[in-house]
Amino acid sequence: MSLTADLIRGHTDAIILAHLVEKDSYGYEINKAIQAKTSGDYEMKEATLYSAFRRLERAGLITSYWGDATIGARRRYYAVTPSGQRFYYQNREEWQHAKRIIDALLP
Amino acid sequence: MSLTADLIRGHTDAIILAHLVEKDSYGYEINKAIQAKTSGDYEMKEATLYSAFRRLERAGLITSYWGDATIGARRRYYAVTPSGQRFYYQNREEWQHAKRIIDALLP
DNA sequence: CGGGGATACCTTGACAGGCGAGGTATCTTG
DNA sequence: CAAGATACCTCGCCTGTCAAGGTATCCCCG
Repeated sequence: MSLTADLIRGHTDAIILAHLVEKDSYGYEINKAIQAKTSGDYEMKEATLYSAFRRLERAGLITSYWGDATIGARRRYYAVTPSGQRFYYQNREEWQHAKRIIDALLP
Repeated sequence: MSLTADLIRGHTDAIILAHLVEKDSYGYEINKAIQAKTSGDYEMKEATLYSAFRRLERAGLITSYWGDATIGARRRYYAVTPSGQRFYYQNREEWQHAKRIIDALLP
């Protein structure tokens, strides 16, 4: 278990949606992007990532489609739905809120 | 489930230790103090609180003793051990770290 | 005096999310 | 041809949260 594993628990969905709000993407790319954005400090485990995809799709927050697999391995692309977008912006606000709370409690 | 419940998941131990680092205390008081410090924005569920006590004590991060129960209901006081203190300070640093990571991922 | 609310503790069991471990298939490069 | 990158996926364990339920004491109000 990495240092930050438990602390980021609960933000998985928002982190994934943050990428999909910008553009449709697929698992492997999202994972690499997370590592890049955090300078390698954080890496989402694959199992976590894919179970999140299933959860989000089941909840109607994202949809998926197979990419053109003429070259390389096939890719399953994900796209945010309108309710997924709302969910994301709401989650971002909640993060700001939670941050204030925790900061108040860990002086 | 309150808005911020999932987001604070994983900080329970640190939040409790933060209070005990200042002074020995007991469950009910800690809970009230959390509510006060967050202006009522956050309240730890009792079951969560007490299961955290058990976990922390098992791990040797806190110890407990019964308070003088001549008046009122009996109180079980908790005190931080040296390793509990180290754990707390380490957790606080990890929180700063996690905060930076999440901020980077939720633009 | 009786009842409700505050104080104070505790346990059980269900549930959800993270993730280790394992698996598949393709492409590129030395 | 082997190794490593790309790309996907599942099973099942573990841990933490918490709804629900329980106990006992004290104080105040009508």
